[in-house]
Amino acid sequence: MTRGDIFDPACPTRLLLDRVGGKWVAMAVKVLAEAHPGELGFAELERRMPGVSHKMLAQTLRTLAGDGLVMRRVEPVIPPRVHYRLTPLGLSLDAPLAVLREWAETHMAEVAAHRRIASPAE
Amino acid sequence: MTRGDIFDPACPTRLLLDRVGGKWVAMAVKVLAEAHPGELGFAELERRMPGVSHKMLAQTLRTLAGDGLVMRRVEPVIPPRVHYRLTPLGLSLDAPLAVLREWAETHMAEVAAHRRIASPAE
DNA sequence: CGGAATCCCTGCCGATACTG
DNA sequence: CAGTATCGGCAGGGATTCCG
Repeated sequence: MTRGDIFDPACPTRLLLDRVGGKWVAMAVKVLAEAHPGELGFAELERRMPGVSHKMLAQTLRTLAGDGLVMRRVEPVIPPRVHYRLTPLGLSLDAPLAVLREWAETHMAEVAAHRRIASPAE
Repeated sequence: MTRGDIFDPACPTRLLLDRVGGKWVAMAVKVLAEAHPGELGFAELERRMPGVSHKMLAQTLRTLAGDGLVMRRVEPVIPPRVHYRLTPLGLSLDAPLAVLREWAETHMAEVAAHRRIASPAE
């Protein structure tokens, strides 16, 4: 099966990129992976992800939890405290993302240089 | 530098995902990588990327060319024929994407299963 | 035939405000 | 403190049309 992947409407890579392409997903996975196997509270995550809005963090975590990539643990206290950690599945996703990070850090300057040549005036 | 990556506004990974996350970028890179070092005409690309619209293919290729990931060769004939091929830079991007594809093909079923459990009713 | 420009719609994401 | 609901701005991307 060489053409059964990206070309299907339900192509796995397409589906993955739709999720990982989200603005905060990659960052959340990285932060949680760095903390692994420890947990991080909501506020702690917010602190470690500068610029994320309250809403988007909650939404991102909810999606990731729904996908089985992160585990949610609720402490039934007042005020409520919720902790997040990567599942094994979520942790396994960090490797491919790390490869992507590595490529980006190595080559994005080159890409930026090309862009500058291609569109000098703007 | 451990925190200098995703957290910067100009974080390379963020920038990369903004591009690769585009609906047709990953597919185009894969198709061109499979054809490498051969070239593909516009029509040929359109054929190999089912579902892509005329406009989005042109736009995707223009962006990739502007980023220095693909090379454009125009045959000055009537009607005009344009051929595309990956640059070495673009070819190097295929490796990280291949890793992502591999992860997706291995684990996306698992992700889908979790989603089904998380939201059985819709 | 390749591609650029236009129109429109949809979904993401941010800000704000409210519940427990 | 954690989470949700609502609103609005904005960009991605699809269909169509016109130019070379």
